[in-house]
Amino acid sequence: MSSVNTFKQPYPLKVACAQCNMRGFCLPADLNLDELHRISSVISVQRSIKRGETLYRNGEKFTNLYAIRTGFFKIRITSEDGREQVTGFQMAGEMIGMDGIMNDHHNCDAVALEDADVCVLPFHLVEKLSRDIGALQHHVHKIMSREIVREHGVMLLLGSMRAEERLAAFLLNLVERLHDRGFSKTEVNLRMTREEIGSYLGLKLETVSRTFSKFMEDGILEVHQRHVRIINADALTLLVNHEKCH
Amino acid sequence: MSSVNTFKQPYPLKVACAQCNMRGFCLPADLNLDELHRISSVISVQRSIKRGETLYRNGEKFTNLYAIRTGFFKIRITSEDGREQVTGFQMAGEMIGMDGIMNDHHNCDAVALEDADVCVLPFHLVEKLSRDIGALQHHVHKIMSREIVREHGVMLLLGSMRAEERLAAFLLNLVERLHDRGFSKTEVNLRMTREEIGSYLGLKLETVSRTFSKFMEDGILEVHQRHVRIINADALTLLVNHEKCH
DNA sequence: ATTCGCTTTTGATTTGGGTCAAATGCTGCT
DNA sequence: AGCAGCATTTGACCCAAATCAAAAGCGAAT
Repeated sequence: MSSVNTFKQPYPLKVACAQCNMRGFCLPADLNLDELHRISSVISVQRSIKRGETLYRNGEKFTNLYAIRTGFFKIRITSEDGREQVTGFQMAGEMIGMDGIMNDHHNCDAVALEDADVCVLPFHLVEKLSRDIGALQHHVHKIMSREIVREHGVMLLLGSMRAEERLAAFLLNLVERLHDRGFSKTEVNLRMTREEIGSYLGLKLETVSRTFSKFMEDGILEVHQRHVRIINADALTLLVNHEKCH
Repeated sequence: MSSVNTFKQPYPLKVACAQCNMRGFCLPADLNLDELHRISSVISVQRSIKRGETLYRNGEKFTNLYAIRTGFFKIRITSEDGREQVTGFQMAGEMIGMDGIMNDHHNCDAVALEDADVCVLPFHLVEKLSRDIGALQHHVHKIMSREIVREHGVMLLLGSMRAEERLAAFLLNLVERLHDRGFSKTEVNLRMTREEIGSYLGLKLETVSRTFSKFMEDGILEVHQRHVRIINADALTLLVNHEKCH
């Protein structure tokens, strides 16, 4: 729904990481109070993004990383000839924008799939502070490494899995991340369309829809529109882990 | 062919980055002599890897990044059920091992496709020195960002391109990187098998072979075994850039 | 030089997912 | 409430790439 902070947009809001319930996801665990305070002071503003709007776009100058406080984003790249590929779905507690460091410009779009609030981290300040606080430095490295590893996994999915396996892997990954944030392990309200899921998984929207239907027939899922209940998580896990029997 | 340094393996060899002809690829451009010297001192040893051997493996403790001095690697991940995916081919001047930062263990294999020499960069020293030398810090961030962006591109390839487009994109990317290193823009000696290319591109080896044959028929390539000559680079570019006409 | 491996090519056939099309269901707007 | 515009589902058909199979080429080892 709409953010209570929306009206504050023009007035940079000082945020206290110490009070933020997403802190465990954005920041290293082993910080003393002084360090926490200094890191907190780097986050000068929050930004609210309405559903459908972009946080940053391909070609824009890179200046900040963003920590998602609430909401849900898709990250997408577009090739010259208009091909579009969703490269990830990011939720509260996750960091986005690292793609821009490479050449000082973003080369993908971050689109809010629901109203969102993000913490704005000017990257030059992150670098400055990283030189003082070893734990922060290492944390930044870890976050980028995690993104590299995540993308390895997506490449495995796109390069070697069949449609059912891809959708199963997608759902399991999604509920796992939601569960880490205190949500149900068995129910999701998808924020994205079948087409966006398809783009992420390298499938057409009709195939995504058919595969959902197949999973319902098999008693693995209950699907009503974007609400998905996982009936048989083991079946999904088996699909992902056991290569097709020849 | 075989490295002249192989016999030196047991005797850590002090390397001088200042004299290294790959310096432009591994290190930031704007370093003074003192900084260059200090960075150079971090690289305590070189390692030689024979063709077919691994530099690091999934599950191994992470301690170092590696700068490839000579040779050619494939990076591959293997899922629990034995599915294998080549996530990249890396050549001289490129940095590998960043996947291990995330959880202190590597989660992919780096396999030499020809005899190789790498510079070993103990990561804790890289972090230590990064705190002193801003240019190095930013360089490390750039390298990781570049890897993230590269993988975005592979996801686009795997998620939305057809076989011919994938192979065309692969070849163009390969010769471009080789050209940056002073090699021909039109000739490549592939270091990898059709199966490895296929794994990287999400295709079966037969499809890779057939697509090479197709490109020969069309007068786009000359292919003899692993030697490829690009006759019509524009045709390859067109294939990649122009989405299939409906 | 010969043999054994592996790699590569090519052909025949199958199939999973794409494409095209139509109907139905939501949601937001006036 | 009713309408317009998406999103989703489902069906029929098609095609690009996978699969299965066999032959040929090449390289390393004896």
